[in-house]
Amino acid sequence: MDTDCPSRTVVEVLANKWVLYVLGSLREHAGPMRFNQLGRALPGVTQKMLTQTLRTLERDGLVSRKVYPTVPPRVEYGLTPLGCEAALLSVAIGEWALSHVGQILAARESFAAAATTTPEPLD
Amino acid sequence: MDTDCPSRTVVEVLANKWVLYVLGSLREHAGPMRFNQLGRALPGVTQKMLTQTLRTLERDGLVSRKVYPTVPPRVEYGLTPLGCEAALLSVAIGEWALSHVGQILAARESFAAAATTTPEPLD
DNA sequence: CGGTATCCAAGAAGATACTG
DNA sequence: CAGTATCTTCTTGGATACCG
Repeated sequence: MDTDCPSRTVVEVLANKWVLYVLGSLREHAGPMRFNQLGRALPGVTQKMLTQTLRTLERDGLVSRKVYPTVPPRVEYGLTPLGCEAALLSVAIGEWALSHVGQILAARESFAAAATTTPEPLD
Repeated sequence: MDTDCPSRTVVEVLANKWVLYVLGSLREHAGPMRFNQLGRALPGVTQKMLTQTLRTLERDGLVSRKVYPTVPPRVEYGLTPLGCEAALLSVAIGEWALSHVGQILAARESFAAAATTTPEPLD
């Protein structure tokens, strides 16, 4: 929990929904994916965010970027061994979320209910 | 990966550095912590972000908030059983980050080096 | 196809001051 | 102590246009 500890920068890269989704998609697909293919697999992502996320992952050595100099350019993104490990964390989070979403939605409802039954003391 | 899937909202709560750090701190401390105690344990957090993070975690049933109506107010935050599970994910991320930070920093350096050795084709 | 660049709106985050 | 309120700044994200 030290501010200087560089591992914090790693946590902060992973603490990002698009990073987790990209890693999850790449692992789920079990093979390299093209840019627009990833975009389609990630509902709601913009080109900009996707590019930015992929650059970060490439920079950190979690994702490899392979360009095929063909006439319609083809760029494939794949998990490196390191990224494959990180994707396991992503998958673990996804699975935990899926298996506990019921409890969490219930907690949200009772929290909202508690807030509305005690809105203000009334003047 | 469906946009409608509510488990996405759970992932997006966890995909947040302060959420991960708060869960990690509470688990590390192995017992409830007070507001300012948490603030001190989390270098760089602001009161606002800490309050906001704790509210989200309380809303989702991951953290419990107990108020002692004493003269100097005392508020203690602790992990619920659900939050304790989520904290395991947070710890896993932290440990993975710590054990791979070397590789990742090396990747960042070689990425930066590659960028500087091929800055522009030069006109 | 796979980006980059720019503009702009909206929201998240930070700093600061104040309150029960 | 444990917040809330306010203000400002930074980042996100969407839309659009254009390049290799």
